[in-house]
Parts: sequence; structure tokens; C-alpha cells
Amino acid sequence: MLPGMNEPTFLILTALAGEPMHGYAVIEDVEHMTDGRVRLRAGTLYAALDRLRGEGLIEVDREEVVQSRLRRYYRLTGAGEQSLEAETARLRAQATLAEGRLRARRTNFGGATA
Amino acid sequence: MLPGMNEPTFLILTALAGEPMHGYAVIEDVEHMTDGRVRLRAGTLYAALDRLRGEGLIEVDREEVVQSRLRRYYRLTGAGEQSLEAETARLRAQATLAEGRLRARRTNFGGATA
DNA sequence: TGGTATATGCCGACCGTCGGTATATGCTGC
DNA sequence: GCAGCATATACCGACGGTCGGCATATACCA
Repeated sequence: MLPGMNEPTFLILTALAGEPMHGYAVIEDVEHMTDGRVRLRAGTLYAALDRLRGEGLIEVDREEVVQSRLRRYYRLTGAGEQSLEAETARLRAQATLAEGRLRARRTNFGGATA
Repeated sequence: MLPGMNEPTFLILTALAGEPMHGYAVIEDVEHMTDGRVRLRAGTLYAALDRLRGEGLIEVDREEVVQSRLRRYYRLTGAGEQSLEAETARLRAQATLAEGRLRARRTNFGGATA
């Protein structure tokens, strides 16, 4: 059905659209982007990263070792960029649609519903 | 985490934001709204309807019998309207965010990624 | 010595959706 | 007359993505 992607997945791709980033940095970036509303679980993040890599939407950029801790950086692929663009257009279209109906609703029966 | 709602759920609420509608009509409306991309399964629809009713976002408007077939009409509640408004704002915000990053990306390294 | 931040990863559970089936009735075409 | 499709609601098992928690390891601070 060409399913739309879920919010966490979308936010992960958006984070990586900025610049290559390692997993933990993605968690922080997503938290900042959403004003603290979405705090990705480690399980969600690394599972999504593996999945998106399998789908060819992201790929490993490089690996670094900082203070004897591994940092694996990911970046968007061309396919990932296209996918994110398409998804963004979808979100816009649906927002516009809902706004139109909500507006019409208010002008018709301005606040009479339960 | 104040989870964002899924696409099918959002589209069901959007359909009902227009006017009270019975289940099967929602399926058709969603299909038209998405240009045939999203074709809700009966299982998805009626399960979501029950769930949304339990959450107080929609309620039964009336029941009709047409050609000895039952039609149960649903409508948005005030809470449902607020919820849909909030969700719409969220979609817009996220679309804007992703677009900003995609634009910056293009001006910086115009199409050099894999 | 304990707690927090960094960083990756695995695990079971949950929930919303998928896909199919059941149950009826009415309409259309062969 | 009967098959097939549209209408309309409802239940079911399966699946996939996320959740929440835990494990592991190092560095820093109180």
C-alpha cells in the first residue's frame, strides 16, 4: 500500500539529512528537534538504523574511536534523500487536507460539537 | 512520550472532520483523499473506530438502516478536533524541519552523496 | 563509592495495521 | 438462475516497529 513511514523513522532520516552522525548523536538531535517530546529508545534507534541500512536509505559514513568508545557515523544515501523528500511532501499534503476540513468545519458549525 | 499518531488513524480523523460518516464511507473517503494510495482494511478501520471511541476522540452520531443494511455514523468530538489540530501542527512542523535540512544539504554538497 | 553521560547492542512485550475470512443484502451481467 | 461485485459490519492470526529495560564499557564528578 506504499505505507507512510512512522514518526521515529522519519525523524532519524531528518537528523541524518543535516550531516553524518553517530547513533547517540541522532538520539540527541531528535530530542532537540522535537523540543524534548520524542526521546528515542536505544532499541528503537539501533534497530531502525539496521533496517534503514538494509533498505539502502542510509549507509555507514565512517567509524571513529573517541576515548576508547566506538562511534559509527551514518549518512543519508541518494535513495534516502529521495525517500525523505517524498515523505515530507506527503506530510505537507495531509496537513493541508486536514486544515481545510477543520477550517470548513469551524465556519459551518463554529464549536457546536460535543 | 506523547506519541504521534499513525497515518491510518490520522486519515480516519480527517475524514470525520468533514462530516459525520459511517465506517465504509470512511474507507472510500480516505482512498479518495490519498488518490488511491491508502486503502484501509476493514479490520484496521473498525478496530481504529473502537479505539478512537474509547479514547473519546470520536462518538456515534446516529444509526440508519438502508436496504436492510446497518449504517453506524461517527463524528469527531471536541477532543478529537483538538487532537487532529495538534497532529496537523506537528506534521507541518516536521515537514518544515526536514525541508530546511534538505535544502541546506543541496546548497552545500549538491548531489554528491551515494 | 556511587551516579551520570557517552555509546552500542540485545531482548521480550505491546499495539496498530495487514490480510483474510465470515455474514448479509442488493444489483448487474451472463 | 447464479456468479460476481459493491455495500456494510465484525472477528481473527500474523507481522513489524516501537517501547522499556537490561547489558556492557569507559570517563568524569561528587
